[in-house]
Amino acid sequence: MAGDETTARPERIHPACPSAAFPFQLGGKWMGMVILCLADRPRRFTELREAMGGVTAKVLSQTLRDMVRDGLAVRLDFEENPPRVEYELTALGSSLIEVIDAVRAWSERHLDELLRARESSTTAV
Amino acid sequence: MAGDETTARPERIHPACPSAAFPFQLGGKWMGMVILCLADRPRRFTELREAMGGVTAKVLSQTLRDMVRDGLAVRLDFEENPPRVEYELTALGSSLIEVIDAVRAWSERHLDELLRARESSTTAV
DNA sequence: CAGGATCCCATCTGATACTG
DNA sequence: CAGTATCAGATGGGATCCTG
Repeated sequence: MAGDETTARPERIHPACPSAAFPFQLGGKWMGMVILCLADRPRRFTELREAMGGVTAKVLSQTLRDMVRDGLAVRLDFEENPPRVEYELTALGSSLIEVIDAVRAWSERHLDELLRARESSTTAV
Repeated sequence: MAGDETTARPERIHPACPSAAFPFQLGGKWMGMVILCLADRPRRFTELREAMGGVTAKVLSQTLRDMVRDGLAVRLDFEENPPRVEYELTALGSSLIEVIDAVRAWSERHLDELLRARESSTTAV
């Protein structure tokens, strides 16, 4: 996230991202990332899984159900076989992007300072 | 938080605050609230405890140690007897206030919509 | 493909008791 | 006053296996 100049390029979201260290969370470990992945267009379940790296099906499914319950996303079941389901942000869900961007802006400016402080603190002790 | 017009009035932060339902977290359950409590001036340990309602000494102490470790706050020990310790935000810690404000702004505009969606979803099921 | 069911583990939080 | 130590409970994330 920090260091990304685009708003929603899930291909660029991975565990090595420094903002993984940022003490910030929105509705569980993955919801923020899901919102960014869905920012530009609807995506399928497996598409989300692959874009987000390590998340298991169970956890992603739980995250998505929470988002649907809270009106942040809608679940589009095309009722095909094999199954085809897409998730899409609602207006409410999209409104969270600006909050996430505020965090990303903070990270770009200050996260390395936090990490340096943490490092010098642990080495000192 | 949501509904407060001031930035840092810890007296007005309590568990009944609707943003307690907001799926947003910064460094554990209490760190965001601590930052708001320290926004206007340094405060003593017990002063923080009382302003924040239910937090236990252990958890607040852990939160404050994390914040000091990450360079978000400094611990001022006056080495008196009885003990007197104050905590104060660093510039880095203060820089998080704008992030928190972004969340508060979101909450003021959208949180009730999320809560309504959640309610109608749980009653529907 | 899109999950659900189950189990396990780590972490977090709080309650309680104690201390310099 | 400002914590620490210890323990118990809840929660969350992940691994694995299974299914319509």
